[in-house]
Amino acid sequence: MNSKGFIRKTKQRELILSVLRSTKSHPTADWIYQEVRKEMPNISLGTVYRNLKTLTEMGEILELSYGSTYSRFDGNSEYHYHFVCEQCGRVYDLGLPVNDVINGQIAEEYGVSVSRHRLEFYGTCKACLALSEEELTAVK
Amino acid sequence: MNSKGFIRKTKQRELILSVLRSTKSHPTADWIYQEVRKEMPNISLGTVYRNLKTLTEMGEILELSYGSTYSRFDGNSEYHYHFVCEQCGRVYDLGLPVNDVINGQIAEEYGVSVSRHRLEFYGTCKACLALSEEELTAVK
DNA sequence: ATAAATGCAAAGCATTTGCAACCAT
DNA sequence: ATGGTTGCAAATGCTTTGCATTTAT
Repeated sequence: MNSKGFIRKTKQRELILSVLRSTKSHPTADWIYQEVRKEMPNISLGTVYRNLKTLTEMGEILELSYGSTYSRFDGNSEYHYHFVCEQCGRVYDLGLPVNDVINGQIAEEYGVSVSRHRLEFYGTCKACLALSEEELTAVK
Repeated sequence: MNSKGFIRKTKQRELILSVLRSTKSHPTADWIYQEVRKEMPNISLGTVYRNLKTLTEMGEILELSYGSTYSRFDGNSEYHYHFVCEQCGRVYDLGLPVNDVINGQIAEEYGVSVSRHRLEFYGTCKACLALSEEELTAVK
């Protein structure tokens, strides 16, 4: 890719970025691939992966990893906290402000240098809570 | 494994657990495998993976995932925060208390149910900071 | 006796990579 | 023209799984 050189603008990367920017969900590489194919049927999965990596390095998007199976990507590159639904797997953005003061506290307490932190909450989302209520009602 | 049935005690699982309990590092499945082989040369990687999964489900250990490539395991099953060194990849336990109050706040604010959260700090650890200082000195 | 657990090897699956052709600068 | 980028397919690497055999209860 680009070890020291510059980065060219390509249709593929632009499309990938616009797809990612146009959704509030936090899609997987494959979802993005499927979506991008609708406009550019010949694009390859490898290109999607390469560009997601490039975009992440460029600071345009965020790569999220929950569990060890696959990554999700976030078109919003400003770090924020997430809520992960353990039932349906959906990932939601949280509005609460990122507490950066805490980084300094950790740095001081442990003699390390802290660049960032990540925080996620896990549980059941509104939609899934509603579903399980329905089920309860149905059983009644 | 055990869908509804009981769980048998096996030499393999006991050894895996004791290896994991005897280290403060947060080893990968493969590291554990190599370690366990020293005492039980015929054990298979599959067995290690199966038991790590079982032990996780039993609540005896913690499975950690940083990045999307592979899992690390923690012999300390009581949840705690971690510090991940971006230079050497080592994972350190943090002593600060887990703030469980915040779960309820998120639940209330977003109308979701929250079971847990995870928090990790990223940066450079003491050892790596010392190393880069050495390099600086050497260059001088 | 019986079903859980093991060892082995094959399969799975997300992601990466080598390479020739292509295209942005 | 130059070298970053792509499409394609093969390869990687961690993890899971099917199956015959072993072993704990």
